[in-house]
Parts: sequence; structure tokens; C-alpha cells
Amino acid sequence: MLRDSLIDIQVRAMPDQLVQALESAIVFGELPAGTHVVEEEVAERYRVSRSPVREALRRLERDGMLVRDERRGVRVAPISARDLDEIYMCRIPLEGLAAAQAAAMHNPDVIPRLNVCLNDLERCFKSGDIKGYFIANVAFTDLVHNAAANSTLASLLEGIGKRALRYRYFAYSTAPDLVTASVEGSREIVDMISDRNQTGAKKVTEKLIERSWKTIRNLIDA
Amino acid sequence: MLRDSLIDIQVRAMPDQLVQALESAIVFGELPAGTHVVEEEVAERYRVSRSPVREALRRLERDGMLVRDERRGVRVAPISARDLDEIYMCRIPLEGLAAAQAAAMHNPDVIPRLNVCLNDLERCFKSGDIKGYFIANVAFTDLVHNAAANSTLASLLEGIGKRALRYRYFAYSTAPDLVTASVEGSREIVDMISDRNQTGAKKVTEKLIERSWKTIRNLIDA
DNA sequence: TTTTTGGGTACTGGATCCAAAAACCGAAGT
DNA sequence: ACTTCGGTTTTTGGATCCAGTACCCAAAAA
Repeated sequence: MLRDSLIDIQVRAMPDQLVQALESAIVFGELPAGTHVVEEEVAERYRVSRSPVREALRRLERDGMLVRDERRGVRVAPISARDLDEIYMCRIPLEGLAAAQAAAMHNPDVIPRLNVCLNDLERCFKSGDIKGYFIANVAFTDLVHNAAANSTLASLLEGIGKRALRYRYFAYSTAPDLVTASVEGSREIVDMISDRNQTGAKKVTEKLIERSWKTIRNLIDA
Repeated sequence: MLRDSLIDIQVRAMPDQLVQALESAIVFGELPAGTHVVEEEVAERYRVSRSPVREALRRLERDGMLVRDERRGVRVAPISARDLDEIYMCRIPLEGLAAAQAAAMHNPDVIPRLNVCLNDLERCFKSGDIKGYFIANVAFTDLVHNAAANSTLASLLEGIGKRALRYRYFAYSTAPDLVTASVEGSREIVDMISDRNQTGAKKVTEKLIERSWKTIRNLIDA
């Protein structure tokens, strides 16, 4: 039908786009921690009214990217060692579970897609394209999350994954050589998933994240 | 001044109140799964405009209590064995982590408070007060979550905890004797926490939740 | 009788609008 | 010079308005 071919012109709802835009601005440090975000300004900047902006801000608040002072507006969430610890403590078991489930499901056509991602990852790593590396990395983890076939788990991970990304971008952009371990680890995870090795996938994933945690932590403390 | 004495009647923000109200209506089955929730009706029912209602609905959607069909509004999320499985699969490691952290922190004055909760739990159980039992149970788990001193973890658990509550209320109200295991398990958890036994607390918690999962699952399948 | 089409209705999503709280600023008084 | 008070401005939070879309039903066409 004609409708079917036209229907996806309306790609995404407006608040989604705003969330996307603000989110990456926060992750990539264009909006530094603590910046006061004013509804009216965002609305003007993106040529929309305050309604969709308000919704977008609420969502970002819920994801922990923004914090709200009642009746005083929102500001970009501060980053801190404490916050980092909280996030990673939660990420470890959840990412582990996702990897294990992905291995358990063993959807045959995710392996090639994971490999494609892996290549992107390596390419960006070698060419020193930090931002590109992060895009590829998000795509990779998203694939794993989807392969786990648990939308509840996926949405939990999406939220804290983004928060983690802030710290990771901060860490990797100050010490670019950190990505090495990440690339290796990702390859190991793919191996475990294609072997249907649930506990293996879980263990490898948890180790990788734990290591990432420690490394970032050291960098922040310094 | 008179104004000052009146001003704090407005204890919480309006959307919060709406979330609270709708949430419990959903958990306790007053709004059955699939019910179409119309913004205008809710607004009229609670004597507010659509703005705060919209925000409340967005939040409930985000927590998985409501689902949205683009441009067609929201309805109460359907319940299903699949959904139950997703929730519990996530709850197990997270609740386990929370219990372990609570044991690690060992804030001395949470133990008596947990015991108070435990008594409430037992009393409601004995008098067959299902709804009261649930209130006490939420208070209990909230205490554990707070004792873990990880607000990120707490907020993750708050979200899926509520979704789980729907299933638990459904299960317990059809087979009231199920609560027995829950009361015992809760006591064990308190013991582990006061012994500062992290792995023990984790194990016991995970077991308890896993058991609850299986039981509810059987009931749903039937 | 079944399918299509047109109009009417209902509801969401976005844009204003308005009130009230908080931040800002400047003048007066200590 | 420093604080305090009062008015002004900014900005949030809630109410209302308007446009666009999906749904329903009835009438016309096949």
C-alpha cells in the first residue's frame, strides 16, 4: 500500500529529536556539567515551542543526564567519582546478563553484524577517531542488548549506558590509548556469544567493564 | 502569615500525585490491563489541566506501567508471562546487588527499622491484609535499597519494582498463602545484612526472588 | 451484500498564555 | 562599605487554545 511507503517519512517525534541533540551535546562535553539549561533558550534554538522541550528535559532528567531543582529549572548533571561508581556497579551485572542472554538466544544473524561493528570499532581506533569510535561502540552494545531479546533489560541498559558514555568520552579523550583493551574485549565477547557460552560471555563482559571502570576511576582521581 | 500556612498544603508536585494515584490504581487492578487512558478524563477526574496529566502519563509510560500508540494515546500495559520473565530476570541481579551493598554498608540504624517493617509484614500476613502486606513490603525493599546507598541502583529498582508489584498483587490475591515464603525470606535477608555477610545477603535475596518468580509464573500459566 | 468514501467526532501533540516563585538589581539606611 | 528592603525581570509550572490525525458510522457505489 501507498501509506506503508510514506509512513516512515515522519521519522521521529520532536521530543525524541531534542533528546538526541541535547544528549550528544552533553556526552561530548559541548554542554559542560553544571550548565543551567533554560527551556525557552532550547525552544528558540531548535525553533519549537516549550512543550516538546519540557518533555525532552523531563526525559533527560529521568535518565540522569540532567538534574532538576524544584522551581529553579534543570542543569547538566555534575560528574563525580561517586556517580561513576554507582553507574558501573549497576552496569556490571546488567551488561553481564545481557551478554549471557545474547549467547543463550544465539540468533544466527547477529554474529556477522557484530563483526561488522567490530571492524568499524577497529578502524576508528586505528585512525584515532574518538567520536566515531564511540558511535560504533554504542552500536555494538546496542546489538548485544537487542540480541538478548529482553526489552526491559535493553531499556535499563540504554539509560545507564548513556550516563556511562559521558565518563568514557571524558576518559578516552584525555587518554586515547585506553581503547585498546576495549577493542580486544569486544572481540572476546563476540567469540563467547557465537560459542553459545553463556557464563563465558557474562564473565568476559563483566571483566571488561570492571576494568574500564577502574581505569576511568584512576583518571578521574588524578 | 496566612499565606505561609496555606502554602504547604501543596505538599508535592502535581504530576507526582497523579503518578502515585494512577500507579496504585494500576497495581491494584482498578485500571485493568489494556484500559485506554484518556488525558482529558484523568484531568477532569483530578481537577487539573492536561499539562500535568501529560507529564504523569509520560512517566508511567517510561516506567512501563502504560504503553503508548503513537497519536492514539496510552493504555494500561498488558501483563504477560514474557513481560514477567523480563522483569524478574533483571530484578534478580539488581536486588542481589542492593542486598549485598546494604550488607557492605552496614549502617547501624537500618537494622531496627528493617525489623519494624518485618513485624508489619508479619502482622498483615496473619490478619490476611493483602494490600497492607504490599505496602509494608514496598517499605521493606525501599529500606534495603536506601541502605545500599546507591541512588542509581535505587531508581532502577524502583521502576521495575513497581512493575513487579502488579504481578505480585495479582498472584497473591488469587493464592494468598504464597506470602509465607516471602516473610521467611525477608527475615533471612535482615539476618545476613546485620551479619555484614555480602555474598550471603545476595544469595538469599536472589533465591527468594527466583522462587517468587517461579511461583507467580506457574499461577499465570494456569 | 460488501466495499469504499465522505463527513463528523474525539483525541493527541504542539503553541501560547498566565500566574507565581525565584533570581536580580539598585537605592536607601546603617 | 555593607546590608536590607522593594521593585523588576526571568523562568518555571499549570491552563488553554488550535491544528492535524485517527476512528467511527453512514451513505453511495460496486
